[in-house]
Amino acid sequence: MTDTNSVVRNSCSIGTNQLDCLELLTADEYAYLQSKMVDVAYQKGEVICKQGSFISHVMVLREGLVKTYIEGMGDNLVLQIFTPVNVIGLSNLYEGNTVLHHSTQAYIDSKLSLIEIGAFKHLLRSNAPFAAKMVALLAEYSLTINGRFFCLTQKQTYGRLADLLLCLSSRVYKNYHFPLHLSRKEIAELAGMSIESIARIISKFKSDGLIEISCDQIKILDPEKLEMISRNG
Amino acid sequence: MTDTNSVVRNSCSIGTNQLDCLELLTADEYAYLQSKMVDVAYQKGEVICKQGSFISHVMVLREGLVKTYIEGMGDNLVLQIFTPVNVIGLSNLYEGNTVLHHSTQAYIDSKLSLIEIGAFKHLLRSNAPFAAKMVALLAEYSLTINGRFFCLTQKQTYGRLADLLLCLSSRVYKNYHFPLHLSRKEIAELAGMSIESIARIISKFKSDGLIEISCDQIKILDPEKLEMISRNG
DNA sequence: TTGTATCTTTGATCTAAATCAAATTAGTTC
DNA sequence: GAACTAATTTGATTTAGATCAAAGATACAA
Repeated sequence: MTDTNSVVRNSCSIGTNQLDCLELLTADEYAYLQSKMVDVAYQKGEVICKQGSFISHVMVLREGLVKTYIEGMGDNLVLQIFTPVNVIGLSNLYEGNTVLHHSTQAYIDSKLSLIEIGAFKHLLRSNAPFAAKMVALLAEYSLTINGRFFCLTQKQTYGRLADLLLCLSSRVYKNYHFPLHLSRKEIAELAGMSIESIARIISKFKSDGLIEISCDQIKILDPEKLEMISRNG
Repeated sequence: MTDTNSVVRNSCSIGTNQLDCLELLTADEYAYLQSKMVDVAYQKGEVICKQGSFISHVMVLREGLVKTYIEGMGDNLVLQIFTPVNVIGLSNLYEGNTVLHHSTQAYIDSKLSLIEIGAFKHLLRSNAPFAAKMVALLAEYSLTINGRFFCLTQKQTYGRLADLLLCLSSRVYKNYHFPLHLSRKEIAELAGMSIESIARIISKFKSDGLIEISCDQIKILDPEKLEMISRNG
């Protein structure tokens, strides 16, 4: 129950699933997959694929940190953050769709394996356990996005930022002390508010002794208090 | 491209997919499914299943109109509206999950087929085309929810309501003239704003000649103008 | 009918957070 | 190093939309 709530309320939208789907492939299928897959390295800030372009592959994040986001006229809406090892692009695989509905960008230097879309769909249609695993993955992603949806629409600024910090700590870096790879602009985009609001709230959190920031490192000092702030909106 | 944008910007989050997945089952599988499926009728307003309870089935909406929503402390967040024929509950099928992460409720009298969860998972793991179809369905649902996410977080009230009206018209009732099954409260919940704001904006739309309301029927008079309002926020 | 309760509309006020503006700080380039 | 640009912080102002409050509608039971 506690778990339900924390997941539901979480803003961070990170797939936690460790990808073990390749074990579900036969030797032949695995060889086939290998022949249809290439590894590519992207630099911090690089756009990996662009909303509106044709779908050419499904991706596996091997190293790094990336986001998927919808590009609006003004602001972008971050859908999900991905940490290794996760599959990116499953949500484009609906029938009749040929174009990407969101962009993908690297927060930090990242390595991805690109799987040719036809090959991926072929495996999906021929290997039921593999396909079932993809259903499970997609379901998990849905849950995390729904949690983020809830957070951004129902909580106010302090709660959203508290939530984001906790999420980065627990789900991305798995440590109360972690490097701040994200700029204020990126944090603002993630938390769905203005850069100025981020600066203000961070200042408040610092002066209240909830967090500490020094040389691009952030330290969560009082997770319980932050958790409370996140819960109460 | 136009399609991309309209989908991306749409608030309504309705799966448009006509369910033809049963054709993907063998005769044996179909018989098996039948033995594990029951039909149940729900009345307007009835809660079909409740967030936090154990997952016991996947559902197929046969007739009616239902919503899935996350229950918060105060407000609810509507995730999706479903029209017949669509599968409901796929997003709970991730590994290790045993409880529902959202509730389901009937907007109007509705009929659903409940498929025992174990049976559904069994089919998923044994029939690859069927599982691939479920991946496609989940992907489509993701897309619609992302569109709604975008709409509720990036547009302001006039745009959100314009969007919702267009969506009800084009995707639910498939007519510019349709019955208003939803109360102001339900519209407010869907559009993510207060009941008073809904009343005010509806009045404005009426006086501007964009819509007409009489005896629980609503008529879209100027879809182009509404479309413009939806686009511009 | 009348009374009661619920839903909807309209107006007045309030507030969270955006925007605007200016000052500081950090990072780069020459 | 200085000079310049970009990022961040802090304060002042504005605003979209919520909340509060009250008046009409609508529905329904006795």
